[in-house]
Amino acid sequence: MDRSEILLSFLKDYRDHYLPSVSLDLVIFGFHEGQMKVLLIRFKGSQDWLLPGGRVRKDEDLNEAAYRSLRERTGLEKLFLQQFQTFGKVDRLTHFSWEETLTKMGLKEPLESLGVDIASFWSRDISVGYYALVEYTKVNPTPDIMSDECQWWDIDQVPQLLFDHNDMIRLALKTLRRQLSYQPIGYNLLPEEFTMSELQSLYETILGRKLDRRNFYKQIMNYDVLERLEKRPTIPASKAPYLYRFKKERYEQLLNEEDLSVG
Amino acid sequence: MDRSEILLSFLKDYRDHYLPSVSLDLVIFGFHEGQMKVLLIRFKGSQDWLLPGGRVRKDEDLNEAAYRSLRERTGLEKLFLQQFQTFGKVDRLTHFSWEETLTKMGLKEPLESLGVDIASFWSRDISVGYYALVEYTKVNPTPDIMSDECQWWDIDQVPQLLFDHNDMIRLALKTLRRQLSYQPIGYNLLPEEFTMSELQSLYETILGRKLDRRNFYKQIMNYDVLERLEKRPTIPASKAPYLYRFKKERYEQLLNEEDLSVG
DNA sequence: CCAAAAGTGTTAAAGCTACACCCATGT
DNA sequence: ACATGGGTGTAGCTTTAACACTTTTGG
Repeated sequence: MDRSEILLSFLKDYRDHYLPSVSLDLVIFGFHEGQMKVLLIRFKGSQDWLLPGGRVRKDEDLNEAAYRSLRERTGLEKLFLQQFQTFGKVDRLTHFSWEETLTKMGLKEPLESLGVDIASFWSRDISVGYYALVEYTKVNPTPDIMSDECQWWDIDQVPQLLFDHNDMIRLALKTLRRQLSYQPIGYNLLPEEFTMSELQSLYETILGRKLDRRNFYKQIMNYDVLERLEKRPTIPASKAPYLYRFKKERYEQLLNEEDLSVG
Repeated sequence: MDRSEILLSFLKDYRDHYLPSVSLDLVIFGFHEGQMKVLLIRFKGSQDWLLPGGRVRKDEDLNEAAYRSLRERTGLEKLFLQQFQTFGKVDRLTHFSWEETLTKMGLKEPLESLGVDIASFWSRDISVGYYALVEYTKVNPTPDIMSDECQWWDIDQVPQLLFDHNDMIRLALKTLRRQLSYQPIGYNLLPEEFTMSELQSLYETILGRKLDRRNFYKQIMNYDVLERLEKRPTIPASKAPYLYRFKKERYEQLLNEEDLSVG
């Protein structure tokens, strides 16, 4: 199969098996060395970056599509994933053209000659925004068919992105920070067992500010969501800290109390 | 034009001018005599109730579509309207059939004979949920083309609804209550000028619990969003209360601080 | 003069913030 | 011994909750 045939079958697959008019975008947050990162892709044959996204199969739940897309970009399963807003401005994809995109993807002949009338199944997209929290070191960033590169960016060095994607990141971060105040977070971001300062550092990174060690300890223990273990790993030049782990049932309970999302 | 022709043009209009796969549902809250109400419609030729909804024109912003749908059901403009969640389970419309629905709407011949292949432009819908707050007495409930009746229901007497619409109401109410704690609400729900107890009663209705009169007064005045007028209407058998009104600029400011929705 | 609603201030409890001292370990 | 990171408690402050008496008005 030459490149155009592959594209043709890709387009037909889209038309036949995916919902038209609906897409989704992922704001994937990671944490590394005290820095908050976000995963971006570089658009095929271009210097422009944007958020990874996906589409919804006709036989697939919306949330499931988001999990699948996340898996495809990161190689990870069962992550913290949360819908935060649906974007639907008419002009949100200004400058996007299928024709041009397909050319960059390797289309040689004009589109009509392939016998696919794109306008008939694509007008414009409503996009459902999700944000995810992932463990940076476990991620294997993988470009999709429409991108050349997939990599982490420091959250405060994200360039001007295509479309409305800078807005999406801003709103995702804001929603995440608010959510942090009434939900426990960390289950999929930390190893099974972790120290209090690892957890605190995660919170500090998300919130973008320092927290008082003692107050943090009291608050988090008040949630009754952590279990302290007897193990105390030795750490160079310091007292051996306790390890903690999440009480699974309590953690789930807190999540569910605050979220009757039906995706 | 006979009924079938009207339906045909309705369907063709949907196919040609509206986004496929995307719909929206409205949880319209009203307040009357200390009761919280929600506006429901009765499905064509059926005893089943559900939320009013709408679709998005190809040339229309998502939020604009929601405003338009709200206007069509209530006759009101410029209302408080807020997106709260997008619903996308594959089976969320169980038992819904276009064929059946169109028959109830007056279709006489089988669908194929109309020359419209519904399956080609409709598979299933993702639905964007919005909630609205409206002034009960100003609303003129108007059924849409797919419903026989449109009327208010007490929030705690809502029957089993079609689809996932009971979930939607629950989640809308929960989101609204949370929002109340960091945003002023009332601008489109109360007359231009109102008394403190009217405002308090609105809050109590939304929250579903009584508030302390003195504490409420202090908190609301701390927002610095109300302006006290000199007028004091006389009320039967009681001391004349002050009238208040919202400071428009401050009210808008508080709304915008907390909402960078890009809909 | 009595019932009904409205105006207002004080006190207690809870939650959050700030802050300091001691302990274990490796160099 | 000392530098580094970890464990823990207390005091002040701010925010929220509880609560009661007085005023006006119509009947």
